[in-house]
Amino acid sequence: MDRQVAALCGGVIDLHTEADLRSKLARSLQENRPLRIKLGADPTAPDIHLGHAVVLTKLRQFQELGHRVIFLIGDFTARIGDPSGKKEMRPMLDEAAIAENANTYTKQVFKILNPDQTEIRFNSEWMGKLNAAGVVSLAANMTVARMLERDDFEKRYTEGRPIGIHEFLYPLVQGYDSVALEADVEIGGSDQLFNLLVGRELQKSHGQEPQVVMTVPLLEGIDARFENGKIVGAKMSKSLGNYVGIEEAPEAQFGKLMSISDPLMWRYYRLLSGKSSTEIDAMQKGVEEETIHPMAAKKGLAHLLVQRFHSPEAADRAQQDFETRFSKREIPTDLPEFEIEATVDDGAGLIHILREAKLASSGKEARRSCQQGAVRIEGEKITDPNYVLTPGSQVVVQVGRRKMARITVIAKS
RNA sequence: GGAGGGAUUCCCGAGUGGCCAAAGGGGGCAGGCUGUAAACCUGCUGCGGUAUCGCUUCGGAGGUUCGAAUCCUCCUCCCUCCA
Repeated sequence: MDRQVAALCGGVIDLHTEADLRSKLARSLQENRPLRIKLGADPTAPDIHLGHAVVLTKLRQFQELGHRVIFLIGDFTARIGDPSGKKEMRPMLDEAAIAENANTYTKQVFKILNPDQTEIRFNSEWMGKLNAAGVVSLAANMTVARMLERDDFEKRYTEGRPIGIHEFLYPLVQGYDSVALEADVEIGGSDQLFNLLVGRELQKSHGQEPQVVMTVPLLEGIDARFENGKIVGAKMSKSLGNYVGIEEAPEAQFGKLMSISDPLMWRYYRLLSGKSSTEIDAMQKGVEEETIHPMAAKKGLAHLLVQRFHSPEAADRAQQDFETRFSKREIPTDLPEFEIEATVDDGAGLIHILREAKLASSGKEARRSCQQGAVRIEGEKITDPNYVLTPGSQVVVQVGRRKMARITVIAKS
């Protein structure tokens, strides 16, 4: 029992309350009834990445202890269109789009969760039935003072920045979901703490036992840096481009993970690897004492994660690709291939080729790269932007260390 | 409802008639060093097949002017203060 609690609380930021968790676990064991662990998800962004994986990994731990995950898709909320990020004027999604998103979403989620122990629900099921009177009586469970306890609301309030009334409604809707689902535990990112706690209150006022609330940290993106003993960086998100998607190619995932800064690696280990903290501590100590090379530790992390999202074989291949490409600086075997038609009689110019093969986004950029000595053809540095490849040439063209392609020049038609 | 402030390139932010494709910083890319880590040094960073040239860009549409990111008019959006 203590071991279970310790494992489940690893990497958790907030826990309300440990006593509740213990009594629920104890009863679950006694009655042989799995706990219902809720996770709310927004179906607007169907691509899931390592940031989402943190909370999913935690849920997976619950499943391994025999509990049941309720994966709640906030389709009702999405249909209304959360206006808080009004910069982009988020479009209201229609039912078909939501269903499709939900589909791709769940498919990805099952790379981490066990489908047999997962229930997928949609909150339109009960929210759609809640009329105006229902909403008002729901709102009656909450006071403005209580709402203003939420950090970001309080901050905005004191700074005189606007708070929409509807923003008060979202935590209530989310909390009501917990009532409808009779959740035993709800997990979310640490920014969700307030919303999750509202769930507790609403359950109490509906005569239910309040859910246990757990929050996990928001994972920093792969571009996070280490300054003054702290990891500094925005959270992982698709829009910032600092993410590793769980559906990305093994090589891409491996490469991205290898590029994270050393201190960040430990963070990823702790939040995503599923390894025990004693094991990770030992490894970290090994690196500090220089008995383990940091790069080896990082390869271990990358391999582990690629393996989880793809397969052991894919992870091996990704690692090999990484090593030939970057450690040995050899040309890997599987390169993107392009056939490029000559533009003038004696062949195709280098600038043209770089652009066609997507090795440069514009002619200007191609020229620049070339003049800076980044371009190699068959391993030989080419600094003349006017270099021409004759028809029939089959060569490997590289721009910098990362971009390369196999090019065949065909005669002008 | 009233008063005022603002919108500049990927981001922040200078620029109030020509010297502006637009300072500076961030980010990004490339080179050196290396472990595709960090730190550091250097170069580049709107587009056009090589460009003392051309084109597009300073919220949108018009206008003034030999010449507009800069001045005028209208419009859109954002913010602050008062009610």
